[in-house]
Amino acid sequence: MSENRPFSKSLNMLRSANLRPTRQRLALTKLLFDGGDRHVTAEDLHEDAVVNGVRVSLATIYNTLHQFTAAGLLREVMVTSEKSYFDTNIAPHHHFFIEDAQRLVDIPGDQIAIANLPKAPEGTEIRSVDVVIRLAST
Amino acid sequence: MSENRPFSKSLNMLRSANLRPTRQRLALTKLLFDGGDRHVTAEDLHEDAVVNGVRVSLATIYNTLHQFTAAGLLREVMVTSEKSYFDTNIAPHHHFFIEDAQRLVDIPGDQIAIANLPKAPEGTEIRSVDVVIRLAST
DNA sequence: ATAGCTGCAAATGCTTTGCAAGGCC
DNA sequence: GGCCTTGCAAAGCATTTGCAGCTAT
Repeated sequence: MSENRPFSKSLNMLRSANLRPTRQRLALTKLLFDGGDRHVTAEDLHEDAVVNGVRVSLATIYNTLHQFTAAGLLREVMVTSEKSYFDTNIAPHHHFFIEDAQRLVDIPGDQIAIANLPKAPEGTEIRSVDVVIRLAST
Repeated sequence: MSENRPFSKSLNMLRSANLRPTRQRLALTKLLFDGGDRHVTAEDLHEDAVVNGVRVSLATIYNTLHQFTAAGLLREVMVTSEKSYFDTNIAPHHHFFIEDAQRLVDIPGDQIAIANLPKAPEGTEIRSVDVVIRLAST
């Protein structure tokens, strides 16, 4: 759409998250949120940046992913103890995890319903309900 | 019950899993499976062993946890990217994760039902369905 | 000007591995 | 005896941190 102002969307995201629109954050925002939902690891995003000529250190990638998560722009998904995955789709939904390829795929939020959701133990409240369906190729 | 043959149960578990009943494995089996369901990290189990006068190296703890998981005696639960948790309850069930205390609690298997379970994508099959309800103290 | 960011390299923390010594069958 | 296990220490990885230099406002 706005090919002439390619960073305006990213700019707005950062501003409303109260994060300074630095060169790195603008570029990463663009990589993350332009074009469909993504599930990236820090390493993924770093490579993506390098390939696209964006100079960012891995440390900044980690910082940025966590800042974005804290700001509600990203959501961290726990599926492996090896790496952290960050999901650009923050709407409530669940995941398929393709074990062979170590790849995450969204399941639309309304495609799963949980019956008999147990109530949280005394003194606690539910922060999130995460469903992961692990898949193996046949 | 069988106070006079305290290791017979552990012995049988190991034999049927085709694992040599070494001193370490017998002791760890006893620690893990005597008395209720447990959710342990490698470090937890190691401390538990040390406290109980069982001499085992951390490396052996890791090896053992993975061997037991491969043998179907344990199940690994993914909740944090920081540590791996192993669950002695291998029956189908789900979990509460108390974030403040970093503690896992079982939700009985029949206490949650999932409606509209999506079918696995072409060429894959469902290996497991894991529900984690994250809790925060109020 | 200055508070906030970034990059690098070093440090951390969990987990794995290599290999010699020891234990089960 | 032979093969599986163990233990230790070193290595491996993903992630975090400290700090000097840079940048947005």
